[in-house]
Amino acid sequence: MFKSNNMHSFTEENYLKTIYHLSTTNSLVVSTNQIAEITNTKAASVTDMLKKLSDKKLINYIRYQGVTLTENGKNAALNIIRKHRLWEVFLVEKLGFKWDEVHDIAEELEHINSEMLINRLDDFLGNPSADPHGDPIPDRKGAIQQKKMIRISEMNQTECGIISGVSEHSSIFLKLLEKLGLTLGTHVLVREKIEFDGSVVIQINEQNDQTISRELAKNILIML
Amino acid sequence: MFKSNNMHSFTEENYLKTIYHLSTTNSLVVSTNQIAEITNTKAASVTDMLKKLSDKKLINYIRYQGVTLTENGKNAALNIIRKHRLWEVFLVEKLGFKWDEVHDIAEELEHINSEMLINRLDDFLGNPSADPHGDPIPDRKGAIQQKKMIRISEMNQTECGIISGVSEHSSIFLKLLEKLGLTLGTHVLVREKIEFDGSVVIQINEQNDQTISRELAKNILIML
DNA sequence: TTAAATTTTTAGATTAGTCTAAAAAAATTA
DNA sequence: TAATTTTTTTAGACTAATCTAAAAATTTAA
Repeated sequence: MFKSNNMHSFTEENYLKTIYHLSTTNSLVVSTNQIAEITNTKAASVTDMLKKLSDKKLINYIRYQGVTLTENGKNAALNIIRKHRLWEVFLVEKLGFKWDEVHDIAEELEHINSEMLINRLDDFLGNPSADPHGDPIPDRKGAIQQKKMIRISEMNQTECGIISGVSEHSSIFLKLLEKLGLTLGTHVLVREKIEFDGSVVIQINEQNDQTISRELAKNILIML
Repeated sequence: MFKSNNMHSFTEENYLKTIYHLSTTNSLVVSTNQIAEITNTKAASVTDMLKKLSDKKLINYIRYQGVTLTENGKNAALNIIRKHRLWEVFLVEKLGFKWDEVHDIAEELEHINSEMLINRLDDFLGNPSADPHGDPIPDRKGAIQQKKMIRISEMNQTECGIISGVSEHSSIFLKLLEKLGLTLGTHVLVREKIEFDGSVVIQINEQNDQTISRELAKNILIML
């Protein structure tokens, strides 16, 4: 009834996106089990899909070894990520959603297929360079400029910088940051690092001090 | 990998929408073949889906007789139509698309599932009452106010009114209307009806006269 | 009011994406 | 390096949505 023709299926797109994310955050070569965990499927299902993506020349797949994205696969993945992040900007900037509410909706919107749509949306939003969580938005050619950021947990005493990203996107985490006043753009100075449990005492916006757990400090990204 | 849970599938939604449209434009009871034609499938496939929709209590289905929508089915259909038309307004008003370019994209966007999203979009657009083709937009409760309009082909000589809708949505038709200056809001007065071929001489915006074919006149809707 | 034509349904098959259970390969450990 | 554990793949099956071919019901026409 409805055919996406030469495009990749919804499911194929999700696999490509997952492989991209895993290969940039973990090791370059991605394993079957890693994919199965993220996509909430079984390894056997992943193997089936890897064969299919390999046939389509979207991934380099060697049995028992793992996969990497081909140039085509990488472009496809970046395009989906571009769409996801632009829609997130739209939801927050134009429709007034909070930064912890947009992920699931963007997860659906990212599969809408129209280059014209996404480029016009990009212009409508003023060609933003990052989404509401600070993640960079690939441009229409797939170029992505990754800012160098470090986690609060990696900062030394007396160092300071601006909160510019997060490495965890769950609603529960983002809501907590909001409550603590640790949103993007906040100025942070490291007062003290507690050796015992890894928690960090930080000064927020050159005003009040606050102690945050290691778990929190690990997932907040700072631009120095 | 991705489950729409209690929602209806993409395909089920398209069937509901099709049945709604057929039952409002043609006879109240819709036949298997009518559905097959619109959805570009075979009658056998339609029968399978009708059984399924009937099991879900979305349609009243009697073998060999045809179908009508149940209350639930009608609400589901109206919700999809609401989404479709709101997205069309967004595409035209905010992203600068032409009225002949939006149908296919809205056809995808209408399946995005988030009540919050669509209600916020509605507000963002200023709660429009009609889409770019003049079709009324159901409100969040499914209420739809159908304006009484007549086709140019049904108007009498010397009658006049405002173009307020179209009954054909193909790009080729809409582009032609645009070229002829027959867009929504245009004032039309019937100068003469040519009996021989059904074409109509109309005056446009109280200025120039123009002859349009019966085919055209049949698909332009006027509010008197 | 039967015969013919049309419409609709059933039967059986196909494809994409998934699953479980078991086999095979690779990695770990003793 | 042989034994055990872990990871990955294969084999076989299931579901949703579709198809073709054939059967059944309904409508039309003679």
